[in-house]
Amino acid sequence: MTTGIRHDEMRKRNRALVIAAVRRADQPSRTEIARLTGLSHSTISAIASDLIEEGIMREIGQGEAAPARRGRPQVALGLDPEAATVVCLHLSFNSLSAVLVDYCGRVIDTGTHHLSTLALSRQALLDAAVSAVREIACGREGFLRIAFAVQGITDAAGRQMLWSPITPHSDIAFGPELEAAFGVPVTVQNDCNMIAAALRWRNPERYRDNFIALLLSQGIGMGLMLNGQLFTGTHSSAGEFGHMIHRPDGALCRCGRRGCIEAYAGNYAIWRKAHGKSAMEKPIADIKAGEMEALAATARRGDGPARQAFREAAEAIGIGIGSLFALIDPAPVAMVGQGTAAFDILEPEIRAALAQTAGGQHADDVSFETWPDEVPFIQQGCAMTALTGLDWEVFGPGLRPGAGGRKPEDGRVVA
Amino acid sequence: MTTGIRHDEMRKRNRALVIAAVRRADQPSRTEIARLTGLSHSTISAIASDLIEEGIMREIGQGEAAPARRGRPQVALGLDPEAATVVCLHLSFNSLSAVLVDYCGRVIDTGTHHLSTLALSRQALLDAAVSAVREIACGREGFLRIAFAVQGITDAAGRQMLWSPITPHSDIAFGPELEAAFGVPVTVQNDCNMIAAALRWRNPERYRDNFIALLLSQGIGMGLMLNGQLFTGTHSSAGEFGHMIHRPDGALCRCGRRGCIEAYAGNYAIWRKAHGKSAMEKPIADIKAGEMEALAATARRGDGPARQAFREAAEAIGIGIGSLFALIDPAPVAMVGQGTAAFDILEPEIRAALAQTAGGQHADDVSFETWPDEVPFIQQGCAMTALTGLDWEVFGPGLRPGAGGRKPEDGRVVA
DNA sequence: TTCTTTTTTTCGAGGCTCGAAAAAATGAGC
DNA sequence: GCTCATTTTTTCGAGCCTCGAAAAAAAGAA
Repeated sequence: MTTGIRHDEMRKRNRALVIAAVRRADQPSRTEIARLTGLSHSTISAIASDLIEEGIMREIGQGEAAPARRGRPQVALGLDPEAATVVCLHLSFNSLSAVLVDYCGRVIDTGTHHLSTLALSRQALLDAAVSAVREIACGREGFLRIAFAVQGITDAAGRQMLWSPITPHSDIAFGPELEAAFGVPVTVQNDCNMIAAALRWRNPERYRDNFIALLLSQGIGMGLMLNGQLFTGTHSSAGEFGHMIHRPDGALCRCGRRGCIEAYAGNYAIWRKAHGKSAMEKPIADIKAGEMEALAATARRGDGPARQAFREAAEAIGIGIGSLFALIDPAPVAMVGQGTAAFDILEPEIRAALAQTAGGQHADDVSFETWPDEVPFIQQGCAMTALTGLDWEVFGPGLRPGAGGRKPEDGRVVA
Repeated sequence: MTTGIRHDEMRKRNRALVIAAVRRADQPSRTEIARLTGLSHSTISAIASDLIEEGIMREIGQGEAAPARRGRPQVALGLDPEAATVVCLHLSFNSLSAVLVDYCGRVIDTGTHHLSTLALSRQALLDAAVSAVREIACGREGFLRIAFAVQGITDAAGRQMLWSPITPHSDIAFGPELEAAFGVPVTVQNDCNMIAAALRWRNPERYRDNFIALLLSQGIGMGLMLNGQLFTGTHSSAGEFGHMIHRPDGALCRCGRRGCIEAYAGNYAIWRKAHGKSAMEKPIADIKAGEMEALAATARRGDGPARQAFREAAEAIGIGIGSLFALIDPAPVAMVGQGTAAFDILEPEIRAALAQTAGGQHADDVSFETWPDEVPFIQQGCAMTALTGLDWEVFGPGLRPGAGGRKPEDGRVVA
């Protein structure tokens, strides 16, 4: 907060706060909103009637579980699903999926396209994104946002994809391209960050201020929530857990460097090791889930190269988590993705490695949760990102006149 | 911002904002404050006259560099040095220093005590802190805060020291003890975090939102600024860069584990290696600066064990920075402390190691700044932490009546 | 039908920031 | 030395916003 608060801003923020409360809570009454926000009943009443009149919120009669108490019954409030729609895109290896979501977060329609991401030109990828949006939104009244999740590194501003294992091209400006095509704000974000956003949304009890989402699949991705905010770096989406160095001058990584965690724990690394190949052998782009499952089955049967491969993967992950914990303290970890299918093999070794690190002092206390399918998380993360963006940037401020206002100039105040 | 804004809060925050602007800028006029904060002249005028009346601010006549323009001359404003004083404590190996600072941040008095921290009992350490404060504040009107910097791990709440290499005792509750003794708020913080705070204060151009302060000395400490905020973990001060794993099952660290960065880059590690000792030999608590300087001189003369020791230290630091950059993106780095005396030897090797990592893609662009003496930074960081704490928590809110106000209850709104 | 209880709305009070205008304080020009 | 121009600071009324208290609304209980 480096800038002064003016009067209109107070209203805007309190409006946004009410919207956020309604989105979070399950059809709260005005009284409950007052309790959640700390604002007075009168204020909530005023803001609510504004929002209802503007078609952002609506009354939903008595809440389901009407407690049939005495007194005047509470009137449940909910966001108006027709207030807006948003489009979520998800680009991953050989696949591009689109989802249309209403203002309440309910899925209206979905569509998936298969394409050869490694072979497509830069322009073909951009075109594919545009036509996926066009197809899902076809004939429907205008959507207000696009949230685009990509498997790869994005820039911190959420404008483009900087690098991805799914295509040889870099710096693909999906943001500007889609904005030009549809005239709505677009955010481009790392898929793992969307997973983290979804986890927080689904289970704020467990995933609140500091937690880690690890995506175990061909590569190793991470979404990091610090102090309740998705962590991104100065330039990029950052959080490249998979490319922290596990063993200096170690195994060859997909990124071309050596010794990265991913070079031990990615699918290709496990496959390479289990098949007795050299650690310097060029990584394979895509190893099928079935093949990994077969390796896991072999490993479960007893010691051998497969078992050793998973052991090394677990060690890399465990030590990496330990180093991360040294930096940010132990925090809940969610493991997501196909790689979690072998988590029964990995877990003991991960814990053993973690226990050797400073961050893993209480390795037994660290709890892992696993989810084999990352796709629903990515989709929900995109949806909630786009919708809460609308809440705070569009419907909170509203479009009342006189919203100009001054901005403080350079040399901002540092607190 | 999970809670609604009420009217009085708006004033409080704008007041605090004005105070912050005056602290930041060099004796700004009301007009300049308006520009910096984005608030209107009328508001600044009103707030300024309040603050002056309350003895928090004062007019300082014309600013030094009076530009002698036409019009009514600006009236420079400054914080009233007599508005408050704060005490800064700094506990490190065998040393406890205290500084009394006025509300403008000027040092009023300093004092240093030598003590055998490794030998003292828990209570003796607590007593030493209390008497250091008593001595520095003796006879002077009451100070309003104590900021305590310790070499070691503190808890995230800033209440106590959890662990430190300077004493065998753990969980020493300096915060409660000092608060009980003096009845003022106390914050206990990691010394490296204070270094980071000071860097930001001294050079916000370079050290603004994301940067790293590394303390190279007996051990390796880090202060991490992320998104303009000092990073602390959920439980502890975190940021234990020195205990990230450099080589699994590697050299013995002071913390009892193996392969930590510190076990290669701390003074004891360099000394151990340079003297041809085993990497598993028990670390030495304190190696004198002169001895390290001698080792560096030997290393400068040519290849040999000393040179190799510095080389391994640099590699550990470089790869560690690379892993950190993979997580948070490249950021400015400040190296502080006695260990920087050998930075001429370390730098090329650090850059070489960094260049091999994913985070060090543009290793040549990364800039390092070195400062051999960490003490002034720690002191200034403490002072600014205590003073800005006063600004926002005491003088901003003020003590006008009716400040009660409601608080939102549980189930806070998640944005 | 009346009383009790709870939710929601209404209404006036009090605060805050803002813009415009006035006041203050100086240099420039003659 | 006086007046005018220029810039800073203060004053003042308008417009919002939130708040508390009271009123209104909407039910169950008796």
